[in-house]
Amino acid sequence: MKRLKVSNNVIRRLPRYLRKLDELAANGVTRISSFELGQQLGLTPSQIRQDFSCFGEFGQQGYGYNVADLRSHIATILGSDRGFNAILIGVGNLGRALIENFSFADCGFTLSAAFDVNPALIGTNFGDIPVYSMDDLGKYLGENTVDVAVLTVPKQVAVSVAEHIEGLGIEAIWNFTNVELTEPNTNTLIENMHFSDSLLSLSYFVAERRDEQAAKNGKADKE
Amino acid sequence: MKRLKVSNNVIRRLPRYLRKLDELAANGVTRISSFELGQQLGLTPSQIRQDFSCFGEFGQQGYGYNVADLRSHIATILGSDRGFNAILIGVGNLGRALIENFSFADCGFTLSAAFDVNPALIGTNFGDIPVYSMDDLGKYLGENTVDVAVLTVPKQVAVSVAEHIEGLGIEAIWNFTNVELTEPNTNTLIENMHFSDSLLSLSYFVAERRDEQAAKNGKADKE
DNA sequence: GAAATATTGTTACTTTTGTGACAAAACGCG
DNA sequence: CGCGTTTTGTCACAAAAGTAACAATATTTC
Repeated sequence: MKRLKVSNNVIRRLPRYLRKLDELAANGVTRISSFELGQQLGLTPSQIRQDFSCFGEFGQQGYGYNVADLRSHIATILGSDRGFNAILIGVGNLGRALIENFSFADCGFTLSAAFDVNPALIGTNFGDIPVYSMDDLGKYLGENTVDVAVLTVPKQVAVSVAEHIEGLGIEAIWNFTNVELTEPNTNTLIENMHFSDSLLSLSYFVAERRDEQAAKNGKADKE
Repeated sequence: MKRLKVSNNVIRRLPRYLRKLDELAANGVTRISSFELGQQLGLTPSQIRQDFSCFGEFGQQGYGYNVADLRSHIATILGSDRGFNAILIGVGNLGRALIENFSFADCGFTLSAAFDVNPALIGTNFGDIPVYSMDDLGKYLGENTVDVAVLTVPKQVAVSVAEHIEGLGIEAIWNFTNVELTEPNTNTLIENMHFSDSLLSLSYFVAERRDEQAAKNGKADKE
């Protein structure tokens, strides 16, 4: 597959395309043009065609894109068919919510085990996911392939746990802690889910809108 | 405050600055230069100075930035001091995890109530957050100021619930459902926490790295 | 308190990202 | 089965984002 250096922005749009294509397929749509897709996603047809063209030629002139084909191409590009494995570290409320509610399978992942330090949790199961002791993590990694660690430990121990599991050979971390793990020296892949960053951004936009409305009202009052 | 059109990228960096400044303050650091801050965040000093300059002049030549001052400026820019209120809709595992573990206060928000349709939950409390019936949401909004709704309902009902609460006057949604809510026609502010998009991006980068390593090994084998 | 040093805010420039335009090609109607 | 229509992939251009450079100015040292 053609894969020259692809910009981050493009990669971040791929999952959205995938989601939309799933929706279209579920609604029985079998073909779609870049124009129509752009309408539905709020993007220009040009951008959509250019994004896809980073990875190959998936469309047909005069026809558009076959929804199922395109979906499958994008899933392949994203690695959904590689059977990646994940473990989860930190079985608190959020960890449990992820184990029980998040569909790892929909992203092509298998969640195989969870780890915690709390003796009350060790040996129990959530859904069909067993909880093991953190002390057994090294052994587990020796016996199982693990591609990604989902990090849902308390903030206070986030950095030390991250360093620990990096030392054990984990190459990618899906980070749910509110802590910056991106160390300059390591080459572990870090993908952050910073809840607070997201809420603060929203806060900015709400504040901005309120200011705009206030300005408009102030102006109206003076007239 | 100076606030010309500020790019999205800048706004998305602000929460990270805030986080780092909190950390610095906690470690007793009282002043910092754009150079040092850049080092710690993996950004160029230039970019940092330009980001801040969108909102005013917070630094001093020959000295740098006062950590506490800068922190407070950024918090103000993000609206953390406006006392925004939030409610949460959908008290499943994820909703509960947010109620019990996420610090809304750290983002300047007050979470005041949760809503659900499950009779078993209605009337109960999680932490000090009461769970009310969705039927009472309209009444609640009439009696209380609500700036943001946190949407943690099941995927299947996400769109209908979103439309419902928009109809009741909610202007901003923090969307945890795996569904695209950004409708072209509404002007509700939507901030997405798409877990699967994030994991799929990570999946891409893991796949990419594996391919690179495989290519390198393949090359080595042939030599 | 003067000189050397540090560091900002801004301007000009470079690079990256996104858009518009168009030739090439497949579709599908009649 | 040929002709008009549709729609792609790519190329050239425009806009946006990021970087480097520098004059201006405060700080710190001696």
